[in-house]
Amino acid sequence: MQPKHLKAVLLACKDESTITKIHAFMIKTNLSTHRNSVGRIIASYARINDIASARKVFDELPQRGVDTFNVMIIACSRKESPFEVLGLYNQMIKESVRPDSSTFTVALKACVGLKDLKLGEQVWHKAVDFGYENDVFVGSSLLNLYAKCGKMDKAMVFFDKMQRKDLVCWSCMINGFACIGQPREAVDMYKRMRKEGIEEDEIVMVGLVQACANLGDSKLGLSLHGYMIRRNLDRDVTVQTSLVDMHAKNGHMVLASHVFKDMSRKNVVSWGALISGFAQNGLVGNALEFLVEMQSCGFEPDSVSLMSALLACAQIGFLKLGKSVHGYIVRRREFDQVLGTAVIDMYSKCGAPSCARALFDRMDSRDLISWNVIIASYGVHGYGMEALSLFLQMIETKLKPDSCTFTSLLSALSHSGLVEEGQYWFDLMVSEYKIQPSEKHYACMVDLLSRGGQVEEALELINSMKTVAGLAVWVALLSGCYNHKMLLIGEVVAKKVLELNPDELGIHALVSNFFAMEEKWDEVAGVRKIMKKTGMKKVPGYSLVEVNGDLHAFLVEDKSHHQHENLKSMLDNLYQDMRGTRGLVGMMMETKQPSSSPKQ
DNA sequence: CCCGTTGCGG
Repeated sequence: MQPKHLKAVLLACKDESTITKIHAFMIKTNLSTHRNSVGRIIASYARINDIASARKVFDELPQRGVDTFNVMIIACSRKESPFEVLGLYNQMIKESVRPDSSTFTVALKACVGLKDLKLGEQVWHKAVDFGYENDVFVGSSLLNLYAKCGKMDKAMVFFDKMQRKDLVCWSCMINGFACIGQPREAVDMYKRMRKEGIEEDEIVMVGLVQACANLGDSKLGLSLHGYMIRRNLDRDVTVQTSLVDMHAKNGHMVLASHVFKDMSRKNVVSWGALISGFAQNGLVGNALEFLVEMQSCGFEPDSVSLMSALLACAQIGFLKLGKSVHGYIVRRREFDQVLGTAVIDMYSKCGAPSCARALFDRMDSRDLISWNVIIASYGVHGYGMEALSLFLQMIETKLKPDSCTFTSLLSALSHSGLVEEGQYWFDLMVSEYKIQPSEKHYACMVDLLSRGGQVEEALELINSMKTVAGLAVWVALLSGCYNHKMLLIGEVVAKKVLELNPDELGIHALVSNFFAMEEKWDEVAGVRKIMKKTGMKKVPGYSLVEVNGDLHAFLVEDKSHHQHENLKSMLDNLYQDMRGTRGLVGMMMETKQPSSSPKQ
């Protein structure tokens, strides 16, 4: 057999035993001494994914040239074994085998996999030593390393120094900027590329679409999509998935669904993009509907779709479905740190804090996020002391509380009226944990103080702020002034709030209520006028009640429920009972009769 | 001289 025939024979091999037989034959006929013919054997093993056999042949060779090393290294790279790749690379250097462009390229890719910038730079310096400073493959791999390590400044410096740039280099830059949340720079990079007369491909477009999604400029997103259709750059699954995500992030779920329906091939990622889009836009029913639909199309939900499903359940408090998603996750053994925390959050938001706690206690390991979630859970359910106790347990472990932890803690303490504790931990957050208080922290503190009637102290805190107090802070103060009938300060604060042009109906309602308390009817009319003029979204008040896993929605003034009359009379009875109880408590507390004209 | 080696989605 001729060596050139060997290649064809080996390419046809589908199983390990045939390759082994050919290998034995080669040794018997002395063919194995032919230049890199053993490399072909190794490559064949690698092709059928039998890395162990490939490695065995490789290790048994008396001496190995660069080509043999490369075959082995590339096989390991495909198998995503960065440690093995770098081990082989080091072995090459030790055995004084001269690496080439492919070796350095693959070694750098391994460093990207390990997110090891330092090691990557060492590999790069070696590549320079061996004369590959101007190699596009090595260069683009270094760019990719910088991009994946978030070092776009370094990438930019190197990129500008590159003598030759291929499309991959541009793509690394555009994608890199998009990934680290600098969409403007990504778009600028793309414009520069086009100016230099370079044609884009689908992969470049993915980065650009991502950048567009993060810009939140829905007009730009639409024109980009249009351009892609004209240039026929929208026919790839990955591109289409990124388009689904972009339209979803811009709030265009109709468009996102349209792109999705138009896809000739779908996979779990594209389903995940659609479902997460629905969940994040609050279209909970659609999210859950497509989670089911995805399964009937033969795709098992993965962690992303399950996260979206949990988010959807949490948003509407659909405990029963949340539980079944939890069960599904456990059965599929998908339960990990991230999903576990999402399940805990779901139980908390569905009004089952004890389930959340039980799960938290049973977790194998707890990271900062899981602690933050459980502390917030106690906070929103009004258990300030328990939140504080958990916080203390948390700092007993090695974990350092972050800005979010303190937001949850301070808000928990505020809602339970634990003023002193709140002040203590706020001070410690700054002095001990070196966390700069954010607008949210100040808003919590102002709420804490003014809720307890210490409006002047709250005002003092605002004056001590290094940054300019924003809307959230002033609204918290106004709410305190309203509840404690602090007319003088409140009036100034109310005007301040209006100056900041809030776009929420609730805030205007608070301002209006405050002026009404002062009996300043002109001001009340003024606020009402603003509300009407700006056409603020009136989200109808509604509540969802779950009975045996069925959801019942009740809108304001909605009488469509089939048991409306029964429910109404039941509520009337309850209301009568409540008034009776309130009257009793009222009589024990004070001699005066409780107010007899309930609102609403 | 050729080949192999680099960039993509929720």
